[in-house]
Amino acid sequence: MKVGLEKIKRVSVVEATVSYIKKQIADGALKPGQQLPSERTLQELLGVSRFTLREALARLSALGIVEITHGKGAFIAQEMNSSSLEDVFFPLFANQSVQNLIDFFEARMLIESEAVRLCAKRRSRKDLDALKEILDRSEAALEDPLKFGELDFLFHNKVSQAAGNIFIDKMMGCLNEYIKKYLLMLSNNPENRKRSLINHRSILEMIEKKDVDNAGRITRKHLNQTFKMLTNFDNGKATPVAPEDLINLFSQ
Amino acid sequence: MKVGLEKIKRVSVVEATVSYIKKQIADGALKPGQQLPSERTLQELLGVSRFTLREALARLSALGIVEITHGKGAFIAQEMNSSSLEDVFFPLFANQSVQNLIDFFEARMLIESEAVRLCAKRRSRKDLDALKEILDRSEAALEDPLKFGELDFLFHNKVSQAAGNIFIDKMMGCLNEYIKKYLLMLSNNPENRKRSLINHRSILEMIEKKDVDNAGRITRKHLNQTFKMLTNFDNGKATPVAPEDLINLFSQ
DNA sequence: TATTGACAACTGGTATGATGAGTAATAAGT
DNA sequence: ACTTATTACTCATCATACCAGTTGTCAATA
Repeated sequence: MKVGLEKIKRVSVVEATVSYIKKQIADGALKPGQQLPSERTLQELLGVSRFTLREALARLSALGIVEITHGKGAFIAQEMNSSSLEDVFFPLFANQSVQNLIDFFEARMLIESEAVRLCAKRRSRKDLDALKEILDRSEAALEDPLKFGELDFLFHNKVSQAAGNIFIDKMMGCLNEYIKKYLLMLSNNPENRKRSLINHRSILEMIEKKDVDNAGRITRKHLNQTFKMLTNFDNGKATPVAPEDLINLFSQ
Repeated sequence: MKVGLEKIKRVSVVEATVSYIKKQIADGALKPGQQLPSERTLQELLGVSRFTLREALARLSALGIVEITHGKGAFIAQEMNSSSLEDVFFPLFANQSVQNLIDFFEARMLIESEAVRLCAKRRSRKDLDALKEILDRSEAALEDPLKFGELDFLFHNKVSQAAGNIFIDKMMGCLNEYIKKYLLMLSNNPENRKRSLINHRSILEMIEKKDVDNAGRITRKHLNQTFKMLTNFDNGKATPVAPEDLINLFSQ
């Protein structure tokens, strides 16, 4: 029995409240950093119960759109907080599969190699110094797996920040939590640490020379190497990644 | 008075509840698609009030980690729903600036050109047919700005899906809502529609030939052209959008 | 028998009021 | 002037009640 009737959409009060506040922000009525009226005030203002309002605020808070502090109030977020970024891809990691892992590394490589290109193009003197310092500290920490892993992570982080594109930086931020995990794993092997440092030095050299193409190329090579190492890493245990032909996906 | 004491971190009950459920999912105790116990049950199970539990669920729901249906229950999300993706970059758009806009287009160009490369490498016969059909329908809709805009959007969407990388696809998903808006804006100009169709045909040709490098190159050129048109950097030519309007593009 | 429709038993959604707890400005005391 | 206690805000949590959507049961009816 097909009738031309559309399904009636029920918009919950909470949803409507969320949309309303978002619209206020988008329209500029509420500016970043600005404090929202108190819950009791808003509740009355919008004509909803406090429970409803709190749920709406909880949602907005979860999305990183507003920041709530006990005793102070609710504020429009001025910049994205990384805590919410971690959760962006959480559902994808909930169902772990080989394909997911491969996709993850591939995505990371694509974005980061582009980030390096931008970094090479735009890096300031200050960025360069910061990167150099990280590598120097890495060299000093060659025998300290944990510290080296942290610095390795920091290097990649700094590069994507120095790329000077807030979206690229935030996208890398979405992947960061998981990247960190793998880097710390890898840095347990002294060979990996040595090779990683060498690769980073090459990359930095290209960034210093502002050699965009080579910076990107070497980065891809480096990440490709990293991925291969990771797949061979814990061959004592059952490794989540197996076939070599899949690994070669990263070959250009 | 510096003492070696760390600040005591008080984790709110809500936060703890969120973390607990997330951990259950990450550990595999809760699998995607599975139904959570009812609110009343969970409330007692975790020893928190229903208010608190609901706030936790609201957060998880906002992040797209669980899906809640009135009268049925709460379920672990099986895949990421795009609705939550739209909000990822919302805070960035709240702070409207020219630099933000430029960064947005740049990021989109980088990711999409890589997506096109992957698409050219891996596209199936079915993908190719789907893309062809979209372009044929575009040609038929050359005089219908709204419809053409939708199809334009669809083309880019299908390409990033055919790239066969779930992360790339989802990242594009984060930007999609905003891309759509400006595509609809551009398609008001008949010149743009014509040029867009020609560019898409070239891109599709490269995808069909599996010419990875040229597919990426042409895409960049195409997107660059589009961006210039929008920002009126293309001096002399008529621009469909004033810069002020462009910034306001994201406010609705 | 097969369909219908009222109903009960779930589920989440909303409302209210009371109380706990953090923050910051102010008043009181030294 | 400095410190401390008060106070008046804020959000955080809890308990209870009731509204509303979904689903299956089962008796009444055609």
